[in-house]
Amino acid sequence: MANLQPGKPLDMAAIKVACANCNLHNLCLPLGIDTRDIERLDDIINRKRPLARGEYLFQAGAPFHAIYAIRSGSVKSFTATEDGQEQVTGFHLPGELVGLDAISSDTHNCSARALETTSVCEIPYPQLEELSALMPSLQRQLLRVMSREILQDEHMMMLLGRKAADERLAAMLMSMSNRFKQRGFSPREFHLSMSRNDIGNYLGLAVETVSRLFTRFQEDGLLETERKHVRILDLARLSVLAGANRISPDE
Amino acid sequence: MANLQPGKPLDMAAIKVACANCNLHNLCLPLGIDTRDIERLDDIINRKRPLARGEYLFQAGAPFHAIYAIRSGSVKSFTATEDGQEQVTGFHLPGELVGLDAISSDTHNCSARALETTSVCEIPYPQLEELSALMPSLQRQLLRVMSREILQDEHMMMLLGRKAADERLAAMLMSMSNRFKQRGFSPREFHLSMSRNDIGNYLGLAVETVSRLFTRFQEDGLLETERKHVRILDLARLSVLAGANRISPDE
DNA sequence: CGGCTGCTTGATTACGCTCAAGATTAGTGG
DNA sequence: CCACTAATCTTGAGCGTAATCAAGCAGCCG
Repeated sequence: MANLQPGKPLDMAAIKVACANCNLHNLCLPLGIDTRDIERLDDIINRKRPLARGEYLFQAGAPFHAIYAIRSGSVKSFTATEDGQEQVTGFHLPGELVGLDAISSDTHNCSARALETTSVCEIPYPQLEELSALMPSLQRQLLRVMSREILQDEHMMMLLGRKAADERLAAMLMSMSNRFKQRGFSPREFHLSMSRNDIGNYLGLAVETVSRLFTRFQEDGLLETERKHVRILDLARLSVLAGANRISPDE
Repeated sequence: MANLQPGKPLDMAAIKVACANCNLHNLCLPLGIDTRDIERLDDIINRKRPLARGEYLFQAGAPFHAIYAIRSGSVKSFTATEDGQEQVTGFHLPGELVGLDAISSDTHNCSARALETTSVCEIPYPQLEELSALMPSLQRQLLRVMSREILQDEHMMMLLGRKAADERLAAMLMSMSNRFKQRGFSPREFHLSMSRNDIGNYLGLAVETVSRLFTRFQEDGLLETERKHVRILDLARLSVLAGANRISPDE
């Protein structure tokens, strides 16, 4: 909570909050690492100036030298398809790591762009690798984070392969809801920083479909939207819809 | 080549080929690790008796204690959706690792089943973790393998989100072709060990659609099939189709 | 040989895309 | 501060692709 008091003006000193004091340390890489070791991790991390909406964190094709932890704000990552159009591969909230897919190829395969004013921690990869060889707990956590990413991607594959449009949007909203809750925000009311276009792209749907679904969800009393602000009225039903129920109709 | 001579009867001694002599070592975990270190890796690996077609390597829900490298044969991994139906998440060929998504949760989230007679190396995870803390090159390779997995999953997400049915099947066939080629087999002629059902499930398509597509590809002179045997006649055109060309029609 | 499973083919339906237009919001400069 | 433009979002109509439903066919086992 120390580093993000709404009233205060943006203060570069405040931004340089150490991992140990960061309210995200139980989501991010430092999870499960003891206090002394966190300081060593802290030493290799660069806090960068906040990114404005639309700024790139990195671009596809750029040489890979660091992964990034979101500190505040949000980021979308996306690749370009062979024919030039973009494919959104993920939205990232505070505490999440971006750029893990670049490790294998030494080159960024996707681009990452700030969806709003966003601050990040840059973690130089060679040094992270080195440090994790010395700190088993860090190595362990790094592998776990990557494994979780694989798990999430598999989940996403299932969503794209088997689910209907309404189930996809419901699942995406539930994912957001859960992630906001984890971060101490309301799971029922939040701000979606990405455009409808991005949502559609991410979910493999046309923008029009996303728009229609939001209207329908609203008519069904599932939620209320005001532009990018979402208030979920019936979390239980949305959760069921997100699960999978093309056979068993709810009510 | 030493460990898999077709004429010879199955010999348990032959199965115990060390990593150093394994013809897959430049695809698998030992890649980039020097000879002495490979022996240490070798010591923790268990070669298990071959699995018969349909046998489980592990099942979802089981406690996680090892990852597996495919030595010969092939495996499909799959999760169960909330409503009980299965979702194939991948097909794995010799040299590939299975079970990486279980690291984060200490539990297998997906099941893995042999698609044909298959032999695997079991790599106990606690010992792998320990060893990779001592061997930077192993740690490095492990992280790379996981990163590559993430990259592939992203590629798959794009396929499921943006591509038409024919493009999906073409992409899947190209993936198989490339992987067979990497392993020293013909990229134009191979055996698909999985059923049409599994292919459809994996690609997010109905079985009927897969079947129709195989017929159409054959009519178009792209390939020939005889049950599970596939012969690609026009690799170039298949590759283009796999790419993305809903706009620019080829001929 | 009969029963089984997996594959193929056909007919019909429907979900979501495309195209098109209008509405609302945000961004910009006078 | 308001007008103007550009971008984003919403809504509608029609169409196309792939799913579903329904048989028939081929390979494989006891």
